[in-house]
Amino acid sequence: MARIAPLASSNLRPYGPALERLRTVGLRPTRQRLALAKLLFDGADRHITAEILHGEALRARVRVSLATVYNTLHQFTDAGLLREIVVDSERSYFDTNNSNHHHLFDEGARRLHDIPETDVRLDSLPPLPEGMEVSRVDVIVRIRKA
Amino acid sequence: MARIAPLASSNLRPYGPALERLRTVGLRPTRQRLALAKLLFDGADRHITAEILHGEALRARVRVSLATVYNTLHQFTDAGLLREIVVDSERSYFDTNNSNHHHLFDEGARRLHDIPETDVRLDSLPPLPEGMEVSRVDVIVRIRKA
DNA sequence: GTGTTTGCAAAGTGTTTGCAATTTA
DNA sequence: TAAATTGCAAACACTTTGCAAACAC
Repeated sequence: MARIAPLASSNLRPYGPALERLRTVGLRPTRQRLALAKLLFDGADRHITAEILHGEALRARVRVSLATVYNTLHQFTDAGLLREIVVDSERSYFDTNNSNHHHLFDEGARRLHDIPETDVRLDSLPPLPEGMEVSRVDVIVRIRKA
Repeated sequence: MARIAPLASSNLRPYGPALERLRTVGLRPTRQRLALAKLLFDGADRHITAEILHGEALRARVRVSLATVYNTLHQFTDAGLLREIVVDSERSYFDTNNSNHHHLFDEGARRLHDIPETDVRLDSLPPLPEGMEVSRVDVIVRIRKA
């Protein structure tokens, strides 16, 4: 039986960030997950939808189904690699920057941009119901053509 | 042909808030819109989904379809009577309080609560792209069981 | 080998739409 | 009566799921 070349070796620095990331969170580095991680994390922070990521993967000659893209985005989110940003009732956005920060949302172009956390100050919070804690504070500045 | 009693007269103070509101924004006061407006605006501020409002209408013996509830919520939103709050990718919430304020979102119960605007201070904004303006700033404090 | 992951297509969910029938003004 | 509104069911867009085939370890 023929020996198969190691997974996507031509595309991937050995132990590059994508592979490391998957190892770290305990997700098997399958061809699809590696390719998606590479698209997501190699380079600047990104705000992406499943549809867009799927398109990029296909363009990069990575055979992956949209269903797998959705599943992968959720696995990455559960693993803490991504953060889901709820700004648009039509579709889900995922942010590769999971440090604390906020967002600018262009309502026309439906595009997200980061705002440093330090640009926003929360003075106080109303009393939380008994036994509840803050899981996250999202600030969304919605912008549109003047 | 029998004379029909005036619209929902038994349920409605003449020129009550619901009717007035519809008149003000130029929406015909149909039976359905009046009933929905009454459910929405008589009483305290509310955060509601189409499904819930539809349920309440049926329980109040108002015959109205879910499609009409959706359409009406959007008409009310376009007219400035409601504000749509995007917090949950699964469903849309509408807020009867359209003054400036922010929200607490209970991720477990999927329930929204108001936060006074004064509890939040935005120090600065990043430079907006040329020709863009802020349409709205949403602050969402997500809470969960501790 | 064994358990995990994938792809596909089918099902699911919330929401919108087309159009005839009804209602409002 | 003319124009707006409604209800229904069908269509929609996005997302999830069931299961057999493919793959990682």
